[in-house]
Amino acid sequence: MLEIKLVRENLERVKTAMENRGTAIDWNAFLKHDSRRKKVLSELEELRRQRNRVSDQVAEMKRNGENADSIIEKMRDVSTTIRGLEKELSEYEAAIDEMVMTIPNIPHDTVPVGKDETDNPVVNLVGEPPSFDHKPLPHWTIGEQLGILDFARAAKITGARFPLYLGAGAGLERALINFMLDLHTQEHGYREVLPPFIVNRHTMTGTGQLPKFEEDLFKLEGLDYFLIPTAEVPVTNIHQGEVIDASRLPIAYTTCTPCFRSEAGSYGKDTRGLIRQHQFNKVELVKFSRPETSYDELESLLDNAETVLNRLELPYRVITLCTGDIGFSAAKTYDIEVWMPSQDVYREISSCSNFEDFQARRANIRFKEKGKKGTRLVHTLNGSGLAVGRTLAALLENFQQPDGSVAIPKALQPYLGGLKRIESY
RNA sequence: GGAGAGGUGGCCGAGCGGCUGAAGGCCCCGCUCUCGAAAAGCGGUAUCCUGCCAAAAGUGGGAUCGUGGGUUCGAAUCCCACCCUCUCCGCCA
Repeated sequence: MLEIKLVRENLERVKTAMENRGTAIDWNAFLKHDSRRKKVLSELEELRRQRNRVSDQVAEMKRNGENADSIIEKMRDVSTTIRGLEKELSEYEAAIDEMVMTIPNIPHDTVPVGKDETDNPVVNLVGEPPSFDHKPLPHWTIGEQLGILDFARAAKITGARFPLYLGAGAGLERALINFMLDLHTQEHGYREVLPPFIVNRHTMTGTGQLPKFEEDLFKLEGLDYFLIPTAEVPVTNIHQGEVIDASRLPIAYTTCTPCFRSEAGSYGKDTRGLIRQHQFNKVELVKFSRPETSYDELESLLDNAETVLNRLELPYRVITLCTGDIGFSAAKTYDIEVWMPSQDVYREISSCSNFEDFQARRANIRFKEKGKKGTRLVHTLNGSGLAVGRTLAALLENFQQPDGSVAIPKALQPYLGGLKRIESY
């Protein structure tokens, strides 16, 4: 959520930002509601002032044992008028609120202007795509041949876009999770958490998934609860409504949770394999930072995520999302894309964003400095460190061997009991 | 699921329908004392909206005591609904 004052006072800047994003906003309606709200508010406040004065008078008279009936009678009408204006005001406020809640964040100055993903500049290219004598197989074929992935049975159990890992596949997923969490907690200074996987509407609104993107979520029937689409939601909301002591900042959390996405509107895309699933595991990095240092924190968060790929010896590149491709709540986002040999492309495996105070305003997360007056909103950041299913897919594809087995990178071997390659079951 | 207790500022906690934006304490800030610190004393210290002002400062007004309704000239205080926390009982991995 943007600050309404900022919108009002920097309308041209906000307009430009929204144009760069390709987001259409009905500014006229916004301004109309805003000016009406102001008018009603000042009328209302004048009447309330009157009422407060008279109430004091009544109190005074009653204390002196005088009769106040005539004034009370007069105030009855004023009270009715106040009630009417209050109703009108709350209607304007609701309308404005609804609009403000659907306005996305303003991209940071360093975010390149562009219309879609084709305009995202590559900022870093790491590692060499492996060369193969044969045409590299897609990970789903490798996984099925090795007997470690079984999409047909998963479909039988639930439906399309669900995974079933077996044997060394399940072990590999678990090894990746442990490897990533150990790396972030032991070397990068994150504190491990394990949050609820189901959250309420208020929490979903705090991080920006609601009200605009309800169709992307799985909702529990009969309850106002949702399955989390990312750990960002419950972990950022850990400090919802809190005032954090400035000396504790920055706060860094890591977690691994399943993520549930309806993938509405993605019919026909990535229909095979682990790339686009309704349920997948993701290790997440979340930070709460002072505004002054949040962009440094973004760089280090990105570096922490990249370290996972470096240790796993996977080739990847980093791109900056342009204004037309950046997410609703983010002010700046880097995507890390891993090399997928079977498709001959880089695929997103991590998204690292600074939300500045956009989420903090919605979720009311502030900090206070000793000796200073008032509270300020924190900046929130998060990034995948990494999407586990996609990492597993990338491993299978990049480390596939001519004999059909898959080699295990050194960093991961201790997590698999020393296993050096996965062979057919 | 049943019974009870409770949600008040950065934190703890008091609060009779009107003199309570809210006692008292802690934290923090300033001053006094001190070579300095501690202790002690004095003073200050919530947030948001809005008018005046170019702006800051200042000053005027309004709102805010879990959330939303209601009663009333007037609600932290009374009534209703919901949310959350705690205790006991039941069930249960």
